[in-house]
Amino acid sequence: MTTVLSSRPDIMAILEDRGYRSTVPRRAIVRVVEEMQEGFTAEDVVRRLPTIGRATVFRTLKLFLETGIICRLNLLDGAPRYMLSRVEHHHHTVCVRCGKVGEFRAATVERLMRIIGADLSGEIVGHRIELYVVCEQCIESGASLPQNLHSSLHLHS
Amino acid sequence: MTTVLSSRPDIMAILEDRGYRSTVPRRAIVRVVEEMQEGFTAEDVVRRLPTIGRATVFRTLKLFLETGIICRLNLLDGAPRYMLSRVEHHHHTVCVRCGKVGEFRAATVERLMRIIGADLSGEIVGHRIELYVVCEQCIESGASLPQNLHSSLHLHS
DNA sequence: ACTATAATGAGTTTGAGTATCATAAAGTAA
DNA sequence: TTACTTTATGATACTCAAACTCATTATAGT
Repeated sequence: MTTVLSSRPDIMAILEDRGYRSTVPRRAIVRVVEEMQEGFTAEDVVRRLPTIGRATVFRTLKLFLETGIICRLNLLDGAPRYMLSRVEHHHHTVCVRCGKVGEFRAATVERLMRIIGADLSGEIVGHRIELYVVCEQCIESGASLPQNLHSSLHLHS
Repeated sequence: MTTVLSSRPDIMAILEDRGYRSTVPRRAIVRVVEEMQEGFTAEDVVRRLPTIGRATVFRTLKLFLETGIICRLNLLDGAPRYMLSRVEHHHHTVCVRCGKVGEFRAATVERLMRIIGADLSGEIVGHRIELYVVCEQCIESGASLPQNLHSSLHLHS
């Protein structure tokens, strides 16, 4: 019941290395975040830990975010979702039908950044790329595209 | 006082073509949006038009968004910003120091999407790319990077 | 065990946006 | 112009995510 045989890094160890304390709420949140599906909300965590203060959950998620333990992405409408970070640098796909979150890696992205950076005044310090997709399952289930996929998303480009 | 010599498309005409009515509030919001700096908030518009109902401003911005007249981007912390769309497909840069929003175009981006799409199950229907930068002015003013630029942004990659 | 400090949680506040619904324009047609 | 149909508006209340405040509590280190 206490076995945790995971290839994942020990999140609490990372935090402690940075001088953060190992507390009961933080350990609980770590556990929940590890168990949670990709693309969970802060509210999901709050709901699963009713004894832990709302503020603490938000603070802790923010801490995880700053530490790179979790990452954040935005749904089409801007609604935030969280997921455990993989070690490797990656980006996310979001199915515009079912909301399922995936991830991808592309060396090309990094090259692209360098190319664009050369043309840009100022210095690139980071980037965020989100790909909106219709996932295989949704294609198979014959689902049509939702309305209001507005042009600012550069659809079908 | 009534001269509007702009190379911009006539926004109200676009809306009317789509069957939307030309109303006093909408015309006012069009004017404000055209005058506004890039990267304004909905609240900015509300403040500049105190006689126009809050709900109307939000409704109208949403309408503009769906029509592609304005586009939306997220600041580092996820806070939404709006800006007039250019006709051409482009993406945005956000200065992590001063918050200034810029834009860029890169043909490479489109090629990239095609490359990634080939490797991906499902179908790409849109994408969003935000580049976080320190703009030239901020570099010149010797400003240091803000803290909390967390790793989920893939900084310096 | 003691203590300095960091973390917590209850509650309040903000920011962004939505829902409701009665009232007020716009567009259309006579 | 008037009447009529429909769309749009605005006041208000509400929701949801997240931040802030601050008194209380837990933690790590001695």
